[in-house]
Amino acid sequence: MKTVTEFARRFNVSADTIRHYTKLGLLSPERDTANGYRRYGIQQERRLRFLLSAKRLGFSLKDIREILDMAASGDTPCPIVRKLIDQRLEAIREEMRDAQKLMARMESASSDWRDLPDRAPSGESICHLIETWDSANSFGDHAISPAD
Amino acid sequence: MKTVTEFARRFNVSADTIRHYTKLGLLSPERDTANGYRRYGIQQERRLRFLLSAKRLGFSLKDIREILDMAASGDTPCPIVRKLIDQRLEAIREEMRDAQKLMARMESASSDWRDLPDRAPSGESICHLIETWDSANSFGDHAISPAD
DNA sequence: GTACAACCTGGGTGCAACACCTAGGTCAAT
DNA sequence: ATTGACCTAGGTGTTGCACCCAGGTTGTAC
Repeated sequence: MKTVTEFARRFNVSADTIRHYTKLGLLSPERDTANGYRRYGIQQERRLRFLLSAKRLGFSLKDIREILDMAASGDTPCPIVRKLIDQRLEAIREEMRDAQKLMARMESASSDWRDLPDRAPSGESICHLIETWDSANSFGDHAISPAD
Repeated sequence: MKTVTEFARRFNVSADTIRHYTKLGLLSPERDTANGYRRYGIQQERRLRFLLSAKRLGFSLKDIREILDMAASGDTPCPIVRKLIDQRLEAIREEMRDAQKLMARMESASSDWRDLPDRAPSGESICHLIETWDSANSFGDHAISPAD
């Protein structure tokens, strides 16, 4: 039966993280009746090990709660686990695509700017680097530019 | 002089977003003395256009505030703009690396699981898919597993 | 004149996953 | 008795908005 800090150290996470998971109901330690301290036993080690594995696989705490709840009610969580991972996968793929595009924009801007001088702001312009980049890339009209 | 909704529509963002930017001080509309309504003129259009361009380049609202503040004080923001974009770029590159690794784990898990049956939870196991994946990938000991 | 839609206001909450801080109680060793 | 390291509950901050509330305003139609 370990206290928060001992338990946390064993799993290489912060005590705050353990308290957080506990507050969310993902861990349910016993309590020391004398002082109210949380006490984590072997069951909670299993739960935390599971939780960390699931996180490594991209499951959110909300996902994990859902899985834990199903398991607690005796049903097999496997079907939703399969579903959830495929959903996350799709979501991540899209995020990566967006991030790729963003990176490309940033790289092109950063490299274009190497040849441009600094310039003081004016009533017309705040930062000519950004403004020039924007119109050079045909996104000058934010009213019309399509989604991206 | 446009009201929030008109202004927002023109730039294809939500009125709430405009109010948000305004609350943060990134936009400073005049006020209709009669009813207190925000009124956005040409100066604010320029600011918003700049803001949206900067966002497209990966700058955070905090970054943008910094840039705007410098410009307001008459200094050229170009040096920090160059610095900030390179920092963001590095940060994004790292996020992408992490996301890549995560994707690889997820894909391998998802495909491994296609051959495995569903199984009911037990006292020992919550979801054997996840637990099996974890030990199969040598991360069973979360106490020792290095950062990732 | 009045009803109704569509607008406006400030201010509050919610999201994800914690990190950090506060104020005060506990515990073991010295 | 005093440290120092620990514990508790609870609140705040992070990012960029979206959404909701109660109540005031504006414009148009009947």
